[in-house]
Amino acid sequence: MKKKPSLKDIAKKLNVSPTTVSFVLNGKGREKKISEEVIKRVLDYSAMINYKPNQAAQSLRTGKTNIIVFMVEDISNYFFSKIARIIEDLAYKNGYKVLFCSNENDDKRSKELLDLFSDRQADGFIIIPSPGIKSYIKDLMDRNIPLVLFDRYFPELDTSYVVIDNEIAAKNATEHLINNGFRRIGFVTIDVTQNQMIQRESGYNIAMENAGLDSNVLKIPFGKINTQEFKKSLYKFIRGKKNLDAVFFSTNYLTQAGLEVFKDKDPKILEELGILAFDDNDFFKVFTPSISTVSQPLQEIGEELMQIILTLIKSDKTNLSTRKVQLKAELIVRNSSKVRI
Amino acid sequence: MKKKPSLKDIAKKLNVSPTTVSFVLNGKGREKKISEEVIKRVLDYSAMINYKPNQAAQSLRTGKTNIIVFMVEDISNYFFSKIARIIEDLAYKNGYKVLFCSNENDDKRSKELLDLFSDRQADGFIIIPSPGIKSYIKDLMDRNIPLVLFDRYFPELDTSYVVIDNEIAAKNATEHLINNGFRRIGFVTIDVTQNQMIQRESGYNIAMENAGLDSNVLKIPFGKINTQEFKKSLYKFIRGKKNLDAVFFSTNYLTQAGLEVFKDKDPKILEELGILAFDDNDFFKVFTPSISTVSQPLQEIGEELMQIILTLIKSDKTNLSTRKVQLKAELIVRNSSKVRI
DNA sequence: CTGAAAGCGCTAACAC
DNA sequence: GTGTTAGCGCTTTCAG
Repeated sequence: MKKKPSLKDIAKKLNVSPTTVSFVLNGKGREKKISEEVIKRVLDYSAMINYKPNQAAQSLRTGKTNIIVFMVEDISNYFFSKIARIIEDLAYKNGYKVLFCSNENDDKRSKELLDLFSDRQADGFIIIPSPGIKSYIKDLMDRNIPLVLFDRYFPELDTSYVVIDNEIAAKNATEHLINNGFRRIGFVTIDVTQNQMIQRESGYNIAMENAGLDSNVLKIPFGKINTQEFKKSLYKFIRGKKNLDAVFFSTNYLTQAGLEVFKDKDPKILEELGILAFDDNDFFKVFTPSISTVSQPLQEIGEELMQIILTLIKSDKTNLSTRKVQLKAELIVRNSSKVRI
Repeated sequence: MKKKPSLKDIAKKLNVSPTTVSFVLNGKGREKKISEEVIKRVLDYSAMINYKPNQAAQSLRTGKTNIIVFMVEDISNYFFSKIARIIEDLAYKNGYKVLFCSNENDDKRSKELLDLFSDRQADGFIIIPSPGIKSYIKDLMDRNIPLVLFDRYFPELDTSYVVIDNEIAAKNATEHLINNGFRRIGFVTIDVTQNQMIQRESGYNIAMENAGLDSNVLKIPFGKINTQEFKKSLYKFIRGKKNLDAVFFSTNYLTQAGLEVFKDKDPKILEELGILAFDDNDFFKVFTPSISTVSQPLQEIGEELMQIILTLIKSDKTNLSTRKVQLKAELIVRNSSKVRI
């Protein structure tokens, strides 16, 4: 096992100085007026021995790592893993690698993770913030660390972010149900104060109110999804005295959990109940009935995120300007929300 | 923005040498017989200023990065993202971070990615190899880089790996179909020479042969999934002159694509046809009919992978012994494979 | 018990 | 045009 060649080795071999080699390898040959002949020799030789600079040394020297941290609730969730895939492509294309981590929407975990990277271990952060890490995010900002939030953000904080028009999307979706004849529409959401959830609920409430209908909201604690308790309360919510005729789930994992409950407890519900989901999932279109959904523009979100983070990384660290992007979600109408007779 | 404190700063502040600080911070205080009092002062002060060592410097010095590369076909695929989530947890618990990348089962991409990390940029590699990177993997091994393959491996190469008993699992699953009265059973797979696919096909063939039945295999080129061409040929495969009564898909994305075709073209097929999938997916249990499947033990796979890679990383680099693990897959019987009347 | 000092591999100001 | 050199922040040998 031969030792890895270093820049110095190349210099020695070629009888030039390390500086020269460094300049050439960093494409500053012309600029520094190194002779064409030397440039060629250095390039050829480096290619021949398949020279790769030592990243650690480079990082130590330049303070850059070419690593972007991608922090989401759960990398194995459909929505997040799809975005991850898009981010990854763009990152590698731009010479960056992606470290991922799942914070489980938990503040303690988020803090630990951010702590872990809190030095110059990553050039930039793409983050889905858990509810209570505002001060941590602020801290990162104060230290001029490139960072962009997505899916949700802290209105009080001047960060860059990429989100969708949750309120409008939820309102439109609810109106779609109303237009299709549903009246006793329930809204099932997570019991958190995060702004994207608030907005979705608000959109639903506005649409209901505009139509002169009563709102029916069921809030599930984040940790209670997929528990027996959840199943019971969801069933009671639907088939209780309100006897709902449609339900709007505020996330795809709630939808999934909900569909499992219906399937399990009372499959007939699926034929009668209007169902609408927030966030698409591959299986919604093959489910029976196929599930109508508010779909986020994944590709666009990924591209905006990368563009923002790359701009921040490349810009002068001392005056980062923030960029706030709100994209439009799309209502995909399938069978679960069609007019019933 | 105050500058980040370095180890030297601490030393200066406390009037001790950097060495002492380094020893204490690395838990070698006792061992090096540093006085309790100094230890306490160093620890307290470091904690107070929230000192974080510079990773780049540490890496440069020690040659360790505390990074594990996790390379799969596609991080947004259900199976891979679930494993990723498990790996992630174990990695962070052990002080490692995870860099992920998707090779799309493409050799060129795999090579580029491995090249990118080919130096000491990662302490270890967890890899789903694309078909033609055997020589690259061999190269990593020759350089004594900790590495473990999973899902598939190269029998000719003495690498560590974690796989499941594909042949047995496929055989059992096929026998289950046969026992439930299906006779004209088709096998839909990807047209590759990777050993896990070969084994699954072989398991199917063995079961069919044992039962005195004819094999019917449809091979789809990897890139053709979800094309119009695929839909046609799948439909023809099922409803052609063979008029199959059951179908066994060799991966979850094939199953998904297949179900979409049936749903689209001829939903009645779903009521008649026996269906079996390889690799579970959350939606199989809520699909109508619920899909029987060969399920891989995700948690166990993740744990084995991490245990192996950590052992390799920690062991003496000069004599890495390999560990080959074959886990048992589980047949989950649902409605799609039940006895028909 | 603690400190001095070398050096990991690279970059870039400065010298010639 | 090219070379010398001083670190980046840390670990660790060796000296005392």
